[in-house]
Amino acid sequence: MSDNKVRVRFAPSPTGPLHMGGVRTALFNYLFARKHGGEFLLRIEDTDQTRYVPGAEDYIAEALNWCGITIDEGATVGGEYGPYRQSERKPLYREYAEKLIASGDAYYAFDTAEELDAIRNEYEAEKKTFTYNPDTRDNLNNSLALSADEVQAKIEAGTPYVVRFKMPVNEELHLDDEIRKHVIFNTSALDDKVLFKSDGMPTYHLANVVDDYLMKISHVIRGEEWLPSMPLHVLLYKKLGWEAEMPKFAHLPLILKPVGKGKLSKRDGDKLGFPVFPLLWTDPKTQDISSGYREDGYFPEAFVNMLAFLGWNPGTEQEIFSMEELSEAFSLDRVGKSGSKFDPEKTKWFNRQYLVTKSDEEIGQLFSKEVLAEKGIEADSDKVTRVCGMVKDRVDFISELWDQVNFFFEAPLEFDAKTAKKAWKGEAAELMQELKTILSDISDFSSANTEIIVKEWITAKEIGFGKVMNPFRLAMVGAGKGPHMFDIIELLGKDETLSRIDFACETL
RNA sequence: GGUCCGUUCGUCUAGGGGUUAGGACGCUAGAUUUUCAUUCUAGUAACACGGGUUCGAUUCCCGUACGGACUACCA
Repeated sequence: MSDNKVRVRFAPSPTGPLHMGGVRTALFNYLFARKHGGEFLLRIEDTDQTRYVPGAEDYIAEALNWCGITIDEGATVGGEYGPYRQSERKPLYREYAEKLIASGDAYYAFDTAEELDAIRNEYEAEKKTFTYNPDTRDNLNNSLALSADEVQAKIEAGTPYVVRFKMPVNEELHLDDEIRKHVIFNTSALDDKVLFKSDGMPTYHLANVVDDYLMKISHVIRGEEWLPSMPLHVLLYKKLGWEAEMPKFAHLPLILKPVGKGKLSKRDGDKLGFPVFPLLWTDPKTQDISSGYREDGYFPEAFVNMLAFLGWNPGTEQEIFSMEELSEAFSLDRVGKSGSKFDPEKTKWFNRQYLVTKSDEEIGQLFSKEVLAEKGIEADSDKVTRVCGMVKDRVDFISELWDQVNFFFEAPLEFDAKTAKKAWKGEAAELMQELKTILSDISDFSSANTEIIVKEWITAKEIGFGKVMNPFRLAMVGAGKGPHMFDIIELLGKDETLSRIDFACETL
């Protein structure tokens, strides 16, 4: 770090939809930047053209945007360290590969992919694993084994080559990770990684280090899958002469399957019925659709809150955190070391917490837009607000509201058989007709007023409340559910209430 | 196979040499709501195992087991 400014980056590959684990990595980077008054960059690592998927980059940007993760600098917004797409930075990398060759820390290798595959197969047949390293490189087709003239001739002849890192022999590397603390690697167990491919593109390792250096990244916060390549990256900083500017590293634990073994995959979501992606994604090739949290009705705040608690916790008993609060509370020290199994149930619970705190008006508007409009129902917004307010603490999602309030918009055409069997028996029909008479005489149809009058009547008749209220509810709702009866009929209005009683008596 | 990382209730986790090992989700029960749900209250349930170190280890060390990542001209 040339100065102490915190600069972090999220560096996904545009190879498909962004997985929720990726979103969490982005989130932690973002929170870290906010916490320290730093900058959050988005860099697109598209050095592998063969895996490029159209639309993936837009998806990433849209997903982050939906989550409220704002990008200070990067592919979609620009900035002074651009371009932020590695494919657009292509001319930049060769120089560094050559610098490494000049210093003797890297070399040309002419082995073709096929040759290497063949060797790997031979090793495998003997139950051994082939690694391109100090033990094998002298017998392979590279500038370490060949004479200078031969190498020169091959290059001039245009023979394709890659540039490999010359891994030092038997050096013990003591590395520091912000989360895992002290980690030791011996270079003898490492291999000569390809830094520069024959297509003229750098590999992840080179591009990553070069770009982090050039973009003045202060902290590399990424998934645990990168921990094994941390020694290579550290070595690269050293050999390139950038040790003083080397960022600090933090490797995040993985998100695991809810049940069984292994890391969370798309299949788990399909099988268990929850999304693993933030947004709906349609595969451009196969047209396969993957569900998304947004389309499944999750609030971005809830999704983010849930994600933040996967591997991190504030050390207090507070669980509901706004993005502001997360930015304030976040610290790498409180990120755990072990992988977390994902719990879709808890995610629903988070959603519910946010749903309940929203105003009736807001919920009403969402419900109108997302559910009523879909069904072609037009309703007075005041009524929708009141209806939603009555039942909002019964659901986890806006979409579940319909089951709770449908009878406000459509009179029941049939009646729940189980409830009917229990509630509609004996003199139910007669009682309902009597009730209808009582109700029809009431001019002030407010909940409070109807309640007093009906209760007086029931008390005078000396029968159980259930004898009246249960069939009454069945007639109004069509089932044994719903809010306070008298609130329901106030909203339904007198005419509708009376006609529903008639319909129930005719039908049941 | 090799290298590295990890291991507290079913799950997410707090804690940390002496605690009734705390919270949350889930589940169960009771209360309330003369419906259903909510809500409230209670209950359920954990330091992977074996050796050390120590007066004392769930906590520190070492092993074992188990889990995970990596081991491509992919990121």
